[in-house]
Amino acid sequence: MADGTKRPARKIPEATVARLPLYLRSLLEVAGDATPTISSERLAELSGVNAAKVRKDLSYLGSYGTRGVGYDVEYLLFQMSRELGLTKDWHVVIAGVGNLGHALANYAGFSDRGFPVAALVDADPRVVGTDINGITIRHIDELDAIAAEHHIDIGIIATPASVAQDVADRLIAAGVSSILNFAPTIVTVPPEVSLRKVDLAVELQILSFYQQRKGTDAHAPVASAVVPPPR
Amino acid sequence: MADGTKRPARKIPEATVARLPLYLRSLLEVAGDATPTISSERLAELSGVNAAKVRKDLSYLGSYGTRGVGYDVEYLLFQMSRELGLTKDWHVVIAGVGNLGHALANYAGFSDRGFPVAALVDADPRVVGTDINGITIRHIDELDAIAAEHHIDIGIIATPASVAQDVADRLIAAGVSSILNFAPTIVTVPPEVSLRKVDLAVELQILSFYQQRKGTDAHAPVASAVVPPPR
DNA sequence: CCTTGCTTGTGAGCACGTGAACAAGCAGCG
DNA sequence: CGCTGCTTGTTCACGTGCTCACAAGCAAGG
Repeated sequence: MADGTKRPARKIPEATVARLPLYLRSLLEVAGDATPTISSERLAELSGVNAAKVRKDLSYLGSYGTRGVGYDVEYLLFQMSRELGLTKDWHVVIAGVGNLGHALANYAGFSDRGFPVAALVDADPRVVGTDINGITIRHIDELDAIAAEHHIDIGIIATPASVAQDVADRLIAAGVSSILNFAPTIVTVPPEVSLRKVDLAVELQILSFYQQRKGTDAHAPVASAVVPPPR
Repeated sequence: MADGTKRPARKIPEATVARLPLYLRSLLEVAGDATPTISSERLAELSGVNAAKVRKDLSYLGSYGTRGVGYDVEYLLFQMSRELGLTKDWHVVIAGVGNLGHALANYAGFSDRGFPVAALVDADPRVVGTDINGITIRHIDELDAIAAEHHIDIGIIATPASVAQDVADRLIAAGVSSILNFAPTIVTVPPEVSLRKVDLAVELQILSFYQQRKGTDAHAPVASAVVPPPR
């Protein structure tokens, strides 16, 4: 490993970063195939993106393709995994073991892709002490102790919205600097902490918007039924 | 159009549509408060967005504010709900009752926000016939019959990736034209069908990317001896 | 009725992301 | 050894989204 690889010092656009995992997934699908290379066109097809966009995205990682041939699947997989930081496991703690937290704790896709669940925490004394998938749920007050035992990289918030901010603060206090928030509320974090959010109901509402526009004028809303603006 | 209200014929930017549910959520939080109006600044703060962006977004819906005062919360709530198509319930079918599907079926947030779960389907004969939350799981082959009984607006795919495309095709064949895909794979649909996707592992990988860039050399607390200035 | 203070609505400039088009360059073959 | 076909990497033009800044406009108060 005596520095044969290039320095990835370039700043990669956010939109590109969001697509890298898609490429990775597609590459894994063709990893065992007969042909050891893949063209940008085929990779685009598998990932559901434009071919030009694929080439541009990959060029941010470096010139890893061969003109006239394509990209070597194995080599590209390696480079992309390295860029995404997937050469090591990232330990996850799930806060809140309700319906969603329970499902996430059982979800095999996390460990499979390098994100093993290291700990589960909750505030409800009725679930603290019980096991999920071989992991004992501990009380959220023990977060600092847990962080001292295992190194925790990522915190997942699967609590009710009302306590999401408090849980986020506790996670940060315990040294977690990447958070994925499933609670339907805004959580504010200091700038050095990465935060992403997923709101399931919001996704449905967006679908609802476009669905309504589709079936427009089928039974158009009567304008007179609309309440007048307040004074 | 001779009526008083404006036709919502304007094309609302996609980025704006994605933010409307956030505004809606914030408005619901302040709906009972003493002051019946809200300024763009406060709404921006609650939603985690820029104030100018809020005003521009809301202006796409129409001129529903009063200069010098702000927006009437109730009236804005009504208009936004109408625009998002939330004046009616949207019936949801969940395909795949594994870990995730099970959690989604139990998730109260869907019904609460106008997306009642009308049906559950799965292919595994061991779960078909069992109940979740008062809803009996039926076999996926019965989709057409189910669609004939209840009107199904939105389909949620919570199956393994290997069967996601097949399930999507069946949903579309049964008349569903909005789909939310949780399976970690690309699903292709005809242009008249709306599709959104949520991949939990992808979110973690994006966090992983930024986390790695943060601590370029440091995943060990060696730095604690040096005490790097937190920025 | 006029002035003052405050907040909306919008126009303009800028940054970012996208898509097409094309030159650069490699491999294979005659 | 040169030619041909194919695919990458990059440049350019365009559209979309974001931010700033400010005029327009309403309410309240004298």
